[in-house]
Amino acid sequence: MRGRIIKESIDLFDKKGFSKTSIQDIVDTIGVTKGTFYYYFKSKQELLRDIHLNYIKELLKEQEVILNDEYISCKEKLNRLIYLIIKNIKVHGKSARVFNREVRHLDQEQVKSVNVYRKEFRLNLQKLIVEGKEKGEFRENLKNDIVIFGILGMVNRSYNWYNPEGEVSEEELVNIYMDLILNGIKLDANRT
Amino acid sequence: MRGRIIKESIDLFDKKGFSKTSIQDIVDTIGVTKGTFYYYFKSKQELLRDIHLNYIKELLKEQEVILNDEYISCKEKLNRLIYLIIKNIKVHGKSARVFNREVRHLDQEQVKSVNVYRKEFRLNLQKLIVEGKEKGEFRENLKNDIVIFGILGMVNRSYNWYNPEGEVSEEELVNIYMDLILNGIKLDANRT
Amino acid sequence: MRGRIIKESIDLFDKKGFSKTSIQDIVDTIGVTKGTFYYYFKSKQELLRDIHLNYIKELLKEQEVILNDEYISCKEKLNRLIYLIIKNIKVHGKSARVFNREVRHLDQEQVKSVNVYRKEFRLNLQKLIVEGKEKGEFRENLKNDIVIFGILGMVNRSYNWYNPEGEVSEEELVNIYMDLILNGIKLDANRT
Amino acid sequence: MRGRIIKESIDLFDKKGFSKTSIQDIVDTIGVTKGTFYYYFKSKQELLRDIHLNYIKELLKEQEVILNDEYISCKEKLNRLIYLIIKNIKVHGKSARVFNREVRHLDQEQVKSVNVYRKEFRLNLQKLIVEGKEKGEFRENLKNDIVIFGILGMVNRSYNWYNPEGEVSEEELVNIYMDLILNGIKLDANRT
DNA sequence: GATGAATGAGAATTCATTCAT
DNA sequence: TATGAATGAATTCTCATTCAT
Repeated sequence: MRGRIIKESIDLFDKKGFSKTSIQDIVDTIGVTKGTFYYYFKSKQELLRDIHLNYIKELLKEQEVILNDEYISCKEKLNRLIYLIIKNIKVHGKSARVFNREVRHLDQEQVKSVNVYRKEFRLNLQKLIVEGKEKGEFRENLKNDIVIFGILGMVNRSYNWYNPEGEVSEEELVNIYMDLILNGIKLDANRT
Repeated sequence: MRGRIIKESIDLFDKKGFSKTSIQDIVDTIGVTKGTFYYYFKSKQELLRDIHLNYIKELLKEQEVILNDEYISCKEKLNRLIYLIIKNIKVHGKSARVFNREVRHLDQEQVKSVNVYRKEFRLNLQKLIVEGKEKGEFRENLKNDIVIFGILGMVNRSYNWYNPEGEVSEEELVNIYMDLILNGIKLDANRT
Repeated sequence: MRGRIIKESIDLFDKKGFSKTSIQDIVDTIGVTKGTFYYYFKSKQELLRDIHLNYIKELLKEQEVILNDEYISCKEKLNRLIYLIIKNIKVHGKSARVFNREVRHLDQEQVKSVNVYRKEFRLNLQKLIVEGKEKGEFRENLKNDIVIFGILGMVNRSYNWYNPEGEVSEEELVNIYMDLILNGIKLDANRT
Repeated sequence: MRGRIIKESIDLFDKKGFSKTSIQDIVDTIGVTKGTFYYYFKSKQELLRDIHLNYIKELLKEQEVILNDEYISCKEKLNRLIYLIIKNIKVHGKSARVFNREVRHLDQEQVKSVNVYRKEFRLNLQKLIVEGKEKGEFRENLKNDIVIFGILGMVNRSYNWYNPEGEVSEEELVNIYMDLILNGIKLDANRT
C-alpha cells in the first residue's frame, strides 16, 4: 500500500503539481480512503520528503557504481553519468521532475535532510573533474564547482523539454551533450 | 498601485512560492485590502501571467538590441547575451525565478501566450548559432536546438544557486560559462 | 440616465435574476461607472422597488380605464383585463417577470409599499365579480377572493411558459382562458 | 446528516430565499461546520437540485397512484390530484415553494434533469383531460395543454397566499377550485 | 489495516457601497 | 453629473488532518 501511494503520488504530482494535488486525488486514484493515507504517512509533506529521499538515494547508489569502476576513464565516467540522468527521464522522469520542481514545498528541516544527498551527488561529480584534471583528461583552468553546476543545469533541464519518444534517441542526446561539454562550440583551426 | 502589487507579489512569490502566497499576504504587505487587489487583477493567475509577460517581453527587447548590433562577432553577442541573463539575477532575479518556477500555475491558455515569447527568445539564440557557423566562428556539426537548450539550461539554473554578492563576480561567472561553452573541458594537446 | 438604468436593469434582472445581476453588470451594459449608478439610486434594492412601483402603478392605471368603462358588460371587462395582462407579456414581459419573481429581494418596508397597489389591483378585480353577480352575469355562489386568486394565478403564470411568438396568438390565449373561466371544462348535456 | 441538511435548507430557503441563505446559515442551524456540508454536497446548487428532485419525484409517485385507480371517474381523479397539491401545502409547503421559486438558481444541466419530471407530471395531467373527453366527462373543444397550464397555475399559486390554518379548510378550497374548473363562473339559465 | 464522518482554518473571489475629485 | 479607486464584509469552496469504530 505504502508503495502504491508513493507511486501514484509521483504520477499526480508530476501531472498537476504538489499543491494542486489533494490527498483526496491520491486516494481516489488508488481506490482507498483518506484514513488509509494517514495510516501510512504523517502528512502530505512527509510523503513528498519520502519521494525526494527515495529518488536521490537511488540516484546516488547508481552514481557510485559508475564512479567506482576502476577500468574506465573520467571521460567515460562522465559519459555514463550523463547517460544515467538522461536514461532516467524515461524510467524515472516523473520522480525526477517532482524532485526538481517541488523542493519548495518541503520545510526547512526536510530540505536539509534531502540536501545532504543532493550535495553529495554534486561533490562526487566535482571529484570526477579533479581526477580528470590529474589524469590529464580535462583542462587545468576550470572552476570545478561552477563547471559541475553548469553541466547539471544543462543536463537536468532536459527533463523539461526532452521527449525520449521523439526523433533524438537518448544515446544521441548524451553524445551531443558530451561533445558540447568536452569540445565546446568554437571552431578551432588547430583541432582535428 | 498596480505596479506595487506586481512588485510585492514577485517578492512574495520568490520567497514563499506562488501557491503558498495568498492574496491576503500580498495586500497585507502593501497595506490595502483584498478588494483593491481585485480591482486591478481579475485573479491571482492573471497577476502571475502579467509577471511572466512583463519579464519575458523585457528580456526579449534587450536581447534584440544585442542581436542587432552589426559591429560585433557572434561570440561577443553570445557573451553579452549570457551576461544579460546573469546580470539579471541581481536586478530581476526574483522575477526570473518566479518566471522559471511558477509556469505550472498558469492555465493552458496563459502558458500559450507566454510561450510565444519564450520560444521567440530561444529561436533568436538558435539563429545566432547558425550565423556563427556561417561566419566560421562555431563548429559546423552542432545541433542548433539542443545546443541552445543546453546553454539556456546551464545559464538559467544559475538563478538557483548563484549569489551575486558572493566571491565570484558576475563578469567572472560569464567568463567561466563562455570558456566552457566555447572550448569545452577537454585538455587538447593541439590547443594553446 | 435614470430611465436607461431602469430599462437595462429590467433586462438583466429578467435574464439573470436580481441576485445574480451585479451593479457592475448594469453599468457595464450602459457604459458608465458605478459612481453614476449611486448618483441616481441609493441602493440596488431601491432600484428594484422603483421597478416594482413603476410596473404596478402603470398596470393599475390601465386597469382603471377598463373598469370605468360604463358601456361594456362585466364579462367583457374581464376579457379585456385578461387581455391586458397577456398583451403585457410581449411588451412588458420582462418587467412582469421581474415583478412576479423578485419580490423577496425587497425588504419589509418596500414590500408593504408595493403591496398596497398589488392589493388594490386584486380588490378591483373582486369588485368586478361582485358587480357581475349583481348584474346576473356570474353565478352567485362564488367565493370572490378565491376566484380572483385563481384567475390571477392562472393568467399570471403565463409569463413563465407562454411565448407570444409561438403558434397560439394572444387573442386565442385570452379566448381560451375566458372560455375556461366562464364555462369550465365539464361537458354538460343541458348546455349549447 | 444528509437528510438533516436538506430539511433545514428547505426551511431556510423558504424563509429567506436561496441566494440569501448562506452555507454558514445552514450549518449554523444544524450545529456543524461548513466542512460537513461539503462532505455531503458538492455545492450549494447540488443541494438545491436534490431538493427539487426529491420533491418532484415524490409528487409524481403520488400522482401515479391516483391516475392508476381504475374505479374512479376522471372528475374524481382531478379532484384528488388537486387535493394532493393543496394538501401538500401544509405538509410540504416549504419544499413546494422552494421548488416553484428557486428554479432559476439551478444551472442549465440541472434544470433539464428536473424538467424531465416536471414535464411528465404535466403530461400525465393532459392525458387525464384526453381521457375525460373520451368518457364524455369533459367538453371536446378544450386545448389540453393550455387548460392544464391554467389549472396548474391556478392551483400552484395557492402556495403563495393560502394559509391552511385559516378559515377556509383544504377541502373547501379544493371544492371551490373544482367548481370553478368544472363549471366556470358564468351564470347559465340552462344549467341546474 | 482501513473507513468515513467531521473539523476548522484559510483560500479565492464577489460585490454593494463610499467618497474625494 | 460622472469617475474610478478603494473598502470590507460576506460567500462559496478546499483541504489537510483527526479520530472513533
